[in-house]
Amino acid sequence: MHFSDNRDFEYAKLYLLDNPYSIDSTYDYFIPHSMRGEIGRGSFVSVPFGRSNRRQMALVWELSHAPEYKDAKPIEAVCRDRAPLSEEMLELCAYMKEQVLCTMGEAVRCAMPSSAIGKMTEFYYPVPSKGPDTSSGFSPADLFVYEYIVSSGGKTLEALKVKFGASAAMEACEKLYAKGHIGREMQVSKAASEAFENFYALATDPAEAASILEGNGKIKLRSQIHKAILGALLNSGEPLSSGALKKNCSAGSAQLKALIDKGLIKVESRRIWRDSGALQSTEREIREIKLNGEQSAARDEIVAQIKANKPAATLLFGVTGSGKTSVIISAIDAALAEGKGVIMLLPEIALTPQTVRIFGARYGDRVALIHSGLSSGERYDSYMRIKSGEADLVVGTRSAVFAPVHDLGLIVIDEEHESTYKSDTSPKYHARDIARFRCAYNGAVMLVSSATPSLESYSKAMEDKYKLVKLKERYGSAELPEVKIYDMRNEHRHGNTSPVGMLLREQMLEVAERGEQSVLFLNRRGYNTSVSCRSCNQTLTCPNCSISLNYHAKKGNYDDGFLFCHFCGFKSRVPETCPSCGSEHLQKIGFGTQKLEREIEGFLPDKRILRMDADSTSTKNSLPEMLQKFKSGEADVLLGTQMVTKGHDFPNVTLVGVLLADMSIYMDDYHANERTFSMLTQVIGRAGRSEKKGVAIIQTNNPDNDTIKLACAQNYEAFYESEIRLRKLLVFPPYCDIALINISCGDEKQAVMSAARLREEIDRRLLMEYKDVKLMVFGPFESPVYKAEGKYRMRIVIKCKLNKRTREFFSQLLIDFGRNNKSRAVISVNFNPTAL
DNA sequence: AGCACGCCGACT
DNA sequence: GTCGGCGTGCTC
Repeated sequence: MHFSDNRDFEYAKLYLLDNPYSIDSTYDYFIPHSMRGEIGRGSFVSVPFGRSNRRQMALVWELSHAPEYKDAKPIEAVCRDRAPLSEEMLELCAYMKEQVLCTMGEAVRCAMPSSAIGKMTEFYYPVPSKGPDTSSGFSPADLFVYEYIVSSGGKTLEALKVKFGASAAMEACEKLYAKGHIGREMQVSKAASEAFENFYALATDPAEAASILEGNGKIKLRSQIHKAILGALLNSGEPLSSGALKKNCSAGSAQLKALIDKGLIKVESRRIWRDSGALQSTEREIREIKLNGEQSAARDEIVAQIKANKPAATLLFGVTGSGKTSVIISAIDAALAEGKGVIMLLPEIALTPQTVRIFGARYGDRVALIHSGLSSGERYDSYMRIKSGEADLVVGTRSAVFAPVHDLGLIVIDEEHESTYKSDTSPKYHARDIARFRCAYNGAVMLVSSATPSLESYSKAMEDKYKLVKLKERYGSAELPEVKIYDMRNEHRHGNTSPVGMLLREQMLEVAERGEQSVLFLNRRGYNTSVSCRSCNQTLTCPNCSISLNYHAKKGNYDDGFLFCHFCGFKSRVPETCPSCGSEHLQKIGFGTQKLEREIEGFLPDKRILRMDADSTSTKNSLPEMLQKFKSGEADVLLGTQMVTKGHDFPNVTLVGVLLADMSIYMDDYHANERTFSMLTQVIGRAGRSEKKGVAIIQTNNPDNDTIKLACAQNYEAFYESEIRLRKLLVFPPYCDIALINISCGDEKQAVMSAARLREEIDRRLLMEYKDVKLMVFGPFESPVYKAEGKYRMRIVIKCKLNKRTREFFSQLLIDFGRNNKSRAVISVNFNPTAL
């Protein structure tokens, strides 16, 4: 990339990508003559920074003729192999920095795959010296590290860490470097980038090859594998990859080399596109999409918006089973036909190979996939295919909203209410906000779709900020299931301790009898939810976190299991005696999916049961395999956590059971009703996806709860009306914004003190320089999980209206706290978190 | 966040 | 006398 127009600029203002928030502003650097014309806004460079001039990667923000800072250092190197960031992405990054209070570096790393930026690593090399010995304070381990560096002529710290372990390698290098036995420099580690594969082709003419295969040629081949390779190449008529030859002819590198030596084949290295294979292997199949009247009306409205080339937003609100997906796909078709690029976002859970296959079959090579399962190389390839324009449809999870699609015309956010669209690690952005920015920039349409829209989106539709497109009819002959709310309190009164109530059990037996399938939903993993002591009443908790340990049984043996922390992953054996009082009366209580599985095995002994939760789907592809198994009728009951409720289409399911419908209602969070409603609506929608009439049984201890009743009636509008009134009354989003400040520290006292000091500081500023800012401050409190992964966590909750001024207030707070960080407490701000 | 500079206590 | 603890302050 060249910036010939920029040749006469002597200085650049740039952001350092690894600076902390408190010093994340632009810095002036001198551009050496040799680099002039190669540097422009959006370029990546490396610069010396700080007293020790350690090298850092930086993003050029703007060029200038005169520095504001006197002693500007020179830029060290330009990253010529990395394409500069586009103007759209630069503006998006600045927007993110302001919007979610992240650093420019964090924003930039969202906008391009991290592998494309590369990481700086230390490189250690030997220097002439007599070498260290144990008498000068070096351990034998240090000497090993030294020997290794000398014998290899130099190694990166990463490589040494792999060989000797992180702490040993770092310690040894530190000592060796300090004493001058080794030298140190910074290197940009080789980023994952292009992948190549060897392709083999015939080096002789086909007739010659054919006669050799018949045994009449100049060269005699005795090996069956040699013949197979030659035959395969002759048949295909075009070069074949080493992978393909390996698979089809069991060709090893020795055989291939032998044929090359004989002059029969030749090899070439070709650039290949990695992707998870899900797209390539699919047959092209373009099914015509049939839309009913309501659907085509919806489609027409969206298409009209796309053709208008103006920023717009639409909420596609359709009851479960109304065929939203068909409308979306036909809108995508229309956008692509207009020559525009499209991004389609899905919640993580919906991005199973089935979904991917549908898009692969329909759109073939134009699709690029982006999701968390990609390796960094795959991610880079997807990015490059989009950037080059080869792919103009991106299907992916949250992070795909940053895809550098050309001529962006449409961003679809399917299942818009899902909380996975909000990132809960820094930068804490919401995909919807990024989509809104990009649509505004590109004159594109944002299409959000849901059967249970978020209150924020539906209220925007009510205010005409989003166009509302409704689908009221269920598609085809599908009918809503009959919904029964079942009062579990009676069960307890009758001494039934089973999590499966009498009605549900009865129905399951009936359904099984008829050869139909049932789905059960219970949002708790493991076997028992806790272990408590009958003598002292203590519950066993995780040593790193302040939450109870769950009991997980090993496969097939319910008595052999372990304790497991769902927060940090801590694992231990079940102790014989209570750790606090020594009593032997430990009792496992509460039930999770494992116990439910056993329960059902008890009354449906000859039926096949599939349990689907984070434990049973941890291996790659086990989730889609399980779904496929269930769909094809290889199992009769599917039970599991959240993941059974999402979008899967099981025509033979006629019974759905919700085990603890009221669980989330007790949560101390203003989202609780909304989430309960959406969860119940979705799970009820799993029954009756075909002609067969379905039944849904909702077990609860709160049969009179309005949210549960409205969800059972699938009445979103009524739910919205009552919930939005409540939000207005109590002042919650969308009538205000919530800022959650987290203070976390390994030292409990410091965490508590820092939080208290921060509160005082907030109050002081609200009286002084931020007198005009109106906030309601609550706390500090202990976080719901007070101790997590060894850190104590405090929080301050603030209700406010987010605007430039309030954001500035929080930004300044972060900066000042970061600067005089006497304690080791870390603070972060999360605007409108998905969970309190 | 790093990292250097600087100012006090326990060792050869 | 020195080595090294970590408090303080800066980074173009």
